[in-house]
Amino acid sequence: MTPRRRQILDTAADLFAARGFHGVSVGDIGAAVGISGPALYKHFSGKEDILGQCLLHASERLLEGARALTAAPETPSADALGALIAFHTDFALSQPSLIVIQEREWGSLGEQARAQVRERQLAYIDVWTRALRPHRPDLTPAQARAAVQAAFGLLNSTPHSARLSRATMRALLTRMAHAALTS
Amino acid sequence: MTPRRRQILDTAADLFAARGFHGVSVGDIGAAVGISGPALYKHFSGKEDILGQCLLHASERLLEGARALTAAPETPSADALGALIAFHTDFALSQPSLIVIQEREWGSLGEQARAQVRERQLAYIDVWTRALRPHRPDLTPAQARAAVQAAFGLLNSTPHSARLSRATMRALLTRMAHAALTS
DNA sequence: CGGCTCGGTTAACGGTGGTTAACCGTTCGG
DNA sequence: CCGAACGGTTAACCACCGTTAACCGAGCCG
Repeated sequence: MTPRRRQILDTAADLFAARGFHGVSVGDIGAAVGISGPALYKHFSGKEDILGQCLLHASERLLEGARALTAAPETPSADALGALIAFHTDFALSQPSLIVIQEREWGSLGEQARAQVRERQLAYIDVWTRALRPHRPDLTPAQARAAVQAAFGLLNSTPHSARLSRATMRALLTRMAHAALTS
Repeated sequence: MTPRRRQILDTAADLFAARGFHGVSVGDIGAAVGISGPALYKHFSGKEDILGQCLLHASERLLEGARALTAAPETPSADALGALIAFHTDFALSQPSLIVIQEREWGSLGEQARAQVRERQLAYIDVWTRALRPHRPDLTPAQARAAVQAAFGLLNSTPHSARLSRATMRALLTRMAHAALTS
């Protein structure tokens, strides 16, 4: 991954998060990185490809991070859920644009890219539900999945407020998520 | 409000929620109601006006509902928060499209419409924070607002899952929101 | 009956967007 | 030294979108 590609993906993610995939033109993306429109085609096959790389990258980082956490020997399995909450909170606070586009723009993808992203998202949810099960044996699998998605909604609310310092926001969100999931 | 107008607003809200404001053409909206493209201009001044009416309608219903609840004599002020949670949950479960576009498409509006919507959204948040304060005197006003927005994220996650029956989802979300806010 | 309003239609216009083509300077390996 | 690969440029193409114009049939009021 050349630095130019990474720069394009980062700024494109910010633009997509701010104005939506269809609200951003390739000219906009090019201008934001200091080149102009068609030059992007030297790095990507098209606009949809740029979004696809953003989403594949984001979903892979989330899934890999969660798997690494739950497999780590220094994470006691009793606290896997707390580790996941902390991990996801940090991700959402440091990469709000990726969080936003991952939850609202995956429908703008072509069929095969969308399938790959969805697969990783479902696997990520699955890691969470497995970590939640010991705390909430009363929930059916479907209920556990819905609870996990509700927790994502809570943690992903960060781009909609963001008036607090990062440490304060982190403490508030982790506490609320923990309470919502384990009460 | 003629029935035709209401039909257009309802189907346009569904389309905007599914594909985004810029991802829907006026031809799409017209086709979805059985008329064709330019006929919409007999009912609205333009595409942006349609979105504006959707958002004004949604934000007004939320704010009016919340004010009616907290002012109602049959709602003990100690349980205003619970009443708001139940109200918002019902709204999100019955009008998911309005919830979605209200949280992600208000930036696509012109200046004056956006200002009106934002004003009502802020007033709605304010009703919530006032109801939250007695339960959480430890939170600063800014923290209370962030907590309320996190609760919105939790409750508004409904369009992203929706595999459960409405009653089950309702019970799950209200319990989680209550725990997240009052723990 | 006559004309106005209402709610449609199709045609056309201007602007914009994604994509391709053609071209060019720089760098770098043989 | 030469040529190929790289990463840019501008011009052009075509499709599509939002909007306006011109027209038209059905009801309805005077």
